[in-house]
Amino acid sequence: MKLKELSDLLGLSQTTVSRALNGYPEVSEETRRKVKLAAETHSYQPSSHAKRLATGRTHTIGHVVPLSSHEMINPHFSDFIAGAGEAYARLGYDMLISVVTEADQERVYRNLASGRKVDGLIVHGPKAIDPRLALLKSLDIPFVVHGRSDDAPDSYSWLDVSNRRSFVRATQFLADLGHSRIALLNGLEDMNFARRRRAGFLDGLASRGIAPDPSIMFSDEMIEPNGYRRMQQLLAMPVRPDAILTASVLLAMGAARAIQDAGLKPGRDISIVTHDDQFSFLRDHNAVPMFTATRSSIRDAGRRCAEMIIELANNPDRAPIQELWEAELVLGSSTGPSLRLAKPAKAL
Amino acid sequence: MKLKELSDLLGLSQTTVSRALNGYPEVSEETRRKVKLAAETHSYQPSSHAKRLATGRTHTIGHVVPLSSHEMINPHFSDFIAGAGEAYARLGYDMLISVVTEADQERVYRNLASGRKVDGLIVHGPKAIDPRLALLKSLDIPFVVHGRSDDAPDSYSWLDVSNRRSFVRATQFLADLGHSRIALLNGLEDMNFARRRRAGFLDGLASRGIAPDPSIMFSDEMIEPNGYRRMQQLLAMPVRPDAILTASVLLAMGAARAIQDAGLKPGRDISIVTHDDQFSFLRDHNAVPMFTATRSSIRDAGRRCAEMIIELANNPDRAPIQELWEAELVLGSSTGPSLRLAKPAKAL
DNA sequence: CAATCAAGCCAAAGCGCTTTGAATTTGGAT
DNA sequence: ATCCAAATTCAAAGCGCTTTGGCTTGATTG
Repeated sequence: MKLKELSDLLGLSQTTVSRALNGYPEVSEETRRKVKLAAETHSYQPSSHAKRLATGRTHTIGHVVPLSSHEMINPHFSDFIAGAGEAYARLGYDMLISVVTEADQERVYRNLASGRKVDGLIVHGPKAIDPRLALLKSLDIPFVVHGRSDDAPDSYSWLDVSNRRSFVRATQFLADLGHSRIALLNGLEDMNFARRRRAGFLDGLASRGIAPDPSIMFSDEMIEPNGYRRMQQLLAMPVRPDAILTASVLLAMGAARAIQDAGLKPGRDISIVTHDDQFSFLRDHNAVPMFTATRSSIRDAGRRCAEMIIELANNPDRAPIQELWEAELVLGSSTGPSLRLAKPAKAL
Repeated sequence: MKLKELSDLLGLSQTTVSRALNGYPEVSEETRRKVKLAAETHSYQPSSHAKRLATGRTHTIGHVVPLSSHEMINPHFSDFIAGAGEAYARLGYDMLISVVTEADQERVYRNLASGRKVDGLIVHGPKAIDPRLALLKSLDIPFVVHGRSDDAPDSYSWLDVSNRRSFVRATQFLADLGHSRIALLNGLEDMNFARRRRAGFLDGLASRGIAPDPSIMFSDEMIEPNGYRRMQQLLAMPVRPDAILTASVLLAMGAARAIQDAGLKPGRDISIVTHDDQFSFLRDHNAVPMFTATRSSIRDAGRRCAEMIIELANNPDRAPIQELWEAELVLGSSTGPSLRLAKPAKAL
């Protein structure tokens, strides 16, 4: 069923039918009602391509998802998508995803932009300084960055959590429990968020008068086995750390596994604080959280980024939108006072 | 830069330029060369919408991703996408993702099909008997099911792993280690794959003369906390199981955590075998695997499903493609002989 | 009562590409 | 030189929608 057929059926012009369906005012309510009814009963569905060609709008948002060096998709991504997808569904948008290797990125961005396949883009995983942003600005297509980059952050739209501040707080929290030898398992530090977390960690140490020790600061891809391996290394050191701050629950889980394998107990022998993106597949709504964590829902971030890009796509001349979210510091069972401080009390 | 401009520039007709670029034979090699060069230098990019409108082909594959009851996206999904996305990139296709609640599914499928937004669909998470398949058949759009459903599996294309057979093998493996009280942590049993696994589990028990005990068979969403909670329940039983078979590494990790929390050790006190979809965020290429597992890469499945749907989209009259993959049984450190059999030997 | 106006509708021109059917050129074969 | 088929090229007709500009009404106004 195409527009022409429907309009013939109704004895109206295509113009009128089109206007009736798209809510234009130059149509009598009477006619509009009839048209809508007919469209419904014959389940008329306008061809999206014809519509796109005629209007130039695609009602589609693109996500370019980089494969990491290990050829993996960041697992944070599926939750981000869940949130974004929900917003798209609600607002009548489609989501186009391109999985892309580092090398292909520029080509894909250009392609999406010049082919006008999407009304806007979400940029994932910004680097410390990210050349993609300049490219996108030059391509003249609306985009929203999940995270941000250090160069000219005022000049584009982004949504980020306050990585630095939350790692300051987490570090201070550990220090205030009496821990002084605090290890860091960070994400890859070419990523903007990881740099900020490292800076926060260092600030936190400094604020408590603790000298940083590079030999217990690591930067890896945030997957479970890396947490395990690094924790094993740490445990094998002559003076092992009494606390550890990790950038992902996956790293924390790996670390916890190593701690338990060594016959120790997280929260008693070694404290763990992690950043928690609230992976839905790890989340337990009932229990006391496994880990003390700086928490910020990546799913909510996805939802909000989607809303932002749609707002921008509809108002191209709008000023950039920037949102900085604060992470909560949530207490779990993975932290406790330093054994060094109060050995006798630990008898139970 | 549009086709008209390019053809004017070259002093050729749009027809010829279009044909030259699309590899039609009615163009001299000389001309083709010139045209391609000009297209390159002026970075001509045909409008995808115009192309789609003219050809009816979208070069886009749709994935309808259901949110589970807990409003979560199955984490298996991000790896599946990684694989599929790789194939799409290679073959010049786009991936359109709709995140959808149970209630919206039919509407979304109809919408995608009748709007001709996609050339084909991938169906995720088929139920035991899945009404979506009948719908899709009636909608006359190519689709590939990841997994399969029990009704008329010959009549459509699917890619599945041999869930039943792998769970038979896993169960027999545990039984042959001397375990006789084997628990099952299955996925939700309205899903087709979970039913098959349960059937395999029961067959495996029967083949070793073990009577099934429904009180140690569970069916939950496959997330870590569920593994933890169920294992705790099992450990609290008067006669606790000596082995456990889980349907996902996430469940296995939860179970392992509960076992360790109880001061026991997986592989020594309780054996764990799990199905392993090879989540990239848990995978460790170097180490001895954490879990003994029936293993099948969900990422490879994504890649292959993408290839299949493209093949089908290009040959609409082609017979359905069906592939049944066999899972490997891979030994890890989570299994060992039953303590009941050979207590003395366990001294080390 | 003619002039004016808004409301409601329509025909036709585009959006940028592919493809059909016809026209032109080329290159032997006669 | 002449003719015919093959090789190239082209003009124009879609693809299915939106949107511009104009045309009819019937009501309102001076």
